[in-house]
Amino acid sequence: MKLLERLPRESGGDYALRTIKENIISLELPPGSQISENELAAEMGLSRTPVREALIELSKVKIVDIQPQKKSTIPLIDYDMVDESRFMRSLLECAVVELDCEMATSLDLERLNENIRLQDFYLDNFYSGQLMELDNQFHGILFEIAKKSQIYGLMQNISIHFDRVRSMALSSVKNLKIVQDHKQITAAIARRDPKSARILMEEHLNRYKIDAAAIRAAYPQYFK
Amino acid sequence: MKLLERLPRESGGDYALRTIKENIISLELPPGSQISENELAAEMGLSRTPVREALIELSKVKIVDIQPQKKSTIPLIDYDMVDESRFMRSLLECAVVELDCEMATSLDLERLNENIRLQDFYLDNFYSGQLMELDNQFHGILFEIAKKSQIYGLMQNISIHFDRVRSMALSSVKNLKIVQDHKQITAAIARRDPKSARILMEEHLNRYKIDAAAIRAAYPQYFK
DNA sequence: TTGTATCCTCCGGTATACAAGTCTCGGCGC
DNA sequence: GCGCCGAGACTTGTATACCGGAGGATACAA
Repeated sequence: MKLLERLPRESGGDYALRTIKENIISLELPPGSQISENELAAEMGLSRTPVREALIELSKVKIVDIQPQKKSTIPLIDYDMVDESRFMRSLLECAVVELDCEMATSLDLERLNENIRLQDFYLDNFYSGQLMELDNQFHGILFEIAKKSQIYGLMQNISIHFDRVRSMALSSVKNLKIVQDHKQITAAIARRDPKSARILMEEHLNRYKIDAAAIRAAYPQYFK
Repeated sequence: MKLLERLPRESGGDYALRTIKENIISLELPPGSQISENELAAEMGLSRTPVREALIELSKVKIVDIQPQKKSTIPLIDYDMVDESRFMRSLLECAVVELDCEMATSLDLERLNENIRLQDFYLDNFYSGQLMELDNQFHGILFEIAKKSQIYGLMQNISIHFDRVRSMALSSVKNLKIVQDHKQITAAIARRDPKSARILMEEHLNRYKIDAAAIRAAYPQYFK
């Protein structure tokens, strides 16, 4: 497992959650693999307690499968679940981006543009991981503008199913399109055009759908 | 705190979660009150560990406020949060009820009708608590029909904010209207009429909004 | 009286020990 | 050889002990 840097004043439990989640998304902990509280704790230099807390939380959204008194595993990718999470994302994000068209201040727009500038930078330099982080931030900002941060947090929980597939899909061509989408969405918000914004967002989120078959063909062992 | 019956083979952690959640919704643990892992553990006859797990989960949706190294409290009702949770519910439930119009089988419709019959029964006998339970079940079935159970589970987490207000609002008059709504919604699904179904659902969920001012006036000490 | 420093207590965070369920594997009886 | 049974080596579930930080109470000094 790939260890992250422990943030200052971050509790062990939070650190464990962040680390494990990251490793699941990056497939460092591959679908279908067995995990153990003891092992993870040892690897991260913690005791079982905080690790256990993290696993319990992840099991709530079915991204970790705890079988009581037996074992815990990283579930195989269940495409129904991926689809369900995209359904939810699509609904919420489209509604939020419409709200943004009414609610965004010039300061908000500046934040979005700043984020996009960074995306351009990492795009040119092929930093795929950073790009995904910025992508998440971009969408997070959209929710903040609409004052729906709480929902974003919840949505992210289930989106992890989605993200795991995403991390198999990202290629530089894709990335280029994604950044272009972000630019267009921001532009639509800037000109207060909710109809376009919604349509752009819908298309944007659908980009990931198309790959499904290809990804499944490339990584059959990861799918249920 | 009001203790519940412990289900067979239910883990202590799950039991604690269920109990605490129930007591928050019923206002047995009133908004603003301080709680302590030790006290709760003692009351429920458990150790701190499972109680702690429950509190951590509840704190993720901000229905318990854990202040590290200090104390934990039941937060006052934040109306923005209630609104955010209704926003989310409204979006998801309206979309789901539309899907139901396509996807519901005759068996599904029978389940809904059976649920409604029970609602009628408890309505006549003034069992408010049971009615709320059935209300939740009704909406849960709608999500199941649309194969979106996972989303329902997540949505319920944030709906606690909503439910807590609901438990202050329920009166028999309200209940009557709610059951009527359910009947109409089911009818719309049965005749495959997504437009009506959506509108009915929207109105249904809006019923709770109207009371806001009245509730706030009646229980000012519970609000932020 | 007021300000301040220190101790003391309580809380949540973590580590660890123990309990209990499940599977494996090997021995034993048939 | 085949099948059953039990010990042991895992697993997760729970209880408990300890740690460190935050705040309040108290006592002393200005």
